[in-house]
Amino acid sequence: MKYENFETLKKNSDFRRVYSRRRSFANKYLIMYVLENGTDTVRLGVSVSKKVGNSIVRHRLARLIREAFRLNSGNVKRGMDIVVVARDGLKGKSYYETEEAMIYLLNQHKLLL
RNA sequence: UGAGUAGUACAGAUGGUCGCAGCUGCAAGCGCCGAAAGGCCGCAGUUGAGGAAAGUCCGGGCUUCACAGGGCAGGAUGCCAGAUAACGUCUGGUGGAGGCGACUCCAAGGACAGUGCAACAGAAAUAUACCGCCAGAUUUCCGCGUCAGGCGGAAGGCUGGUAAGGGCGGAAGGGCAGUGUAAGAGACUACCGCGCAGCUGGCAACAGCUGCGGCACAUGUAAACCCCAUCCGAAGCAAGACCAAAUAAGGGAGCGUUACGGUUGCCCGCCGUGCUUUCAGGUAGGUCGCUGGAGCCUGCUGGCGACAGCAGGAUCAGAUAGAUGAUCAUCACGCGCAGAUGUGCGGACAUAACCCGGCUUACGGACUGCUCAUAUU
RNA sequence: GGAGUGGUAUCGAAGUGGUCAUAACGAGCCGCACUCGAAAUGCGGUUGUCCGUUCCGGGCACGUGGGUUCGAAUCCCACCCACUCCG
Repeated sequence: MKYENFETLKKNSDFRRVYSRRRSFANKYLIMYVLENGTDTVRLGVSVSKKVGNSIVRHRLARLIREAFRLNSGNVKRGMDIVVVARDGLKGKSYYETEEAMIYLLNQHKLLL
């Protein structure tokens, strides 16, 4: 998938590089890892564990996270790799609650312009 | 109205706005990414999950390998007939089981081919005599009686008969009634059951009738081995094909036709080729396969039916870390509150990954036929 | 996506049709001994859940639910969960 303002993380090694920096913030719904990637683009990786739910639930959560990021991506600092992990608490929550959690974590990382 | 039973279709709709993926059309520059193969960038139109997409339990198609052949294993199915590309599926029958009924369910070949197993209990488990019943001789005791022999009864062990009764067990050598007998026993008889033969009906499973066998081979287990009949080559789209690049989809050392690999699990046979040992670390690109199919809908014909044939019509998912989402409004549906209007909440299960036919499991409300019960007419 | 393996006390595991759950064996836990004290070692005991409940006795339990069998942890079928492998 290609979006106007950002790209996506694909490889397992990319995810591991971001995790290894351990720069993360979390709340009840999401965990966010961040790493500078040395470019001028933003790359998003979404991870939903199998423990959260079945395929329907996991796809739903991934789409909500992607949508929340997309609608705020214009304001995000460039040159970052961001991995967002969905937690169990996000299950059954609406778009607005997801977006609120996303913005809160982006602020914690001081990534919003 | 309630309870039940069989089945059918559906899986909210419409419209804005912002996004994602495929396809088609137009457009585009000596454009961008890349070592190359190849890919990307604009605009418009159009399309974009399911009945189970699930579990991966069966059956096919497709692909690669193996296809000279032989033997032994191994697996699956299992009443009969049919349907089908095929099936462990489906249809119609037969037999059995359950239900008042509509209707449902059944791994339903063979235990006279052979082998094994059957704990505990029980006397005995495929063969028996513990209690009991009966007979015989005998010992002791009692009674009667006698010149003597004897007669009757009781008890004990002994020998034999018995499978009716008791008891054990899931199962005890067909059942029940009678005759018979010392007591008994298919020893004999009727009926039922079983086996065999014949006839009738049916393609058949099987059913009905008649006769014969006195029952000897006859407990259960084949989801124990097995026998019989039928079927099965192996793996799977991460199959596989092509393209591109080589400091590495490997390197070093040693040995030399012994061996290794493939061929279904094994043996023979056959085919191919270097092989053995030791040792890292990281990288694995692109295109095709990829969706039009034993498919779907409607009608007619044949068939009880599964289904088949013919005619017409529609045909628009193909991602590759993986697209169908978000939000707003209106309407419809259900529930709650208020009660003409309104308002709030809610919509099950579950996401295609090469494609079909089934099975199984998860799950929402709606409708239709039929059955039973109750009430009313 | 596809191919496989396994579920038994708290843990690791044996048992593959009978009186087999005395749940072997090992670890763990508890107690005793040894020691100034501990560790190690040795000896003994305990194992889940429900019911009645003082000792103690009984039922249910081998992932779950059915079936075959007189009898199932074991054989058959369906489902659930965990783990491994693929180029």
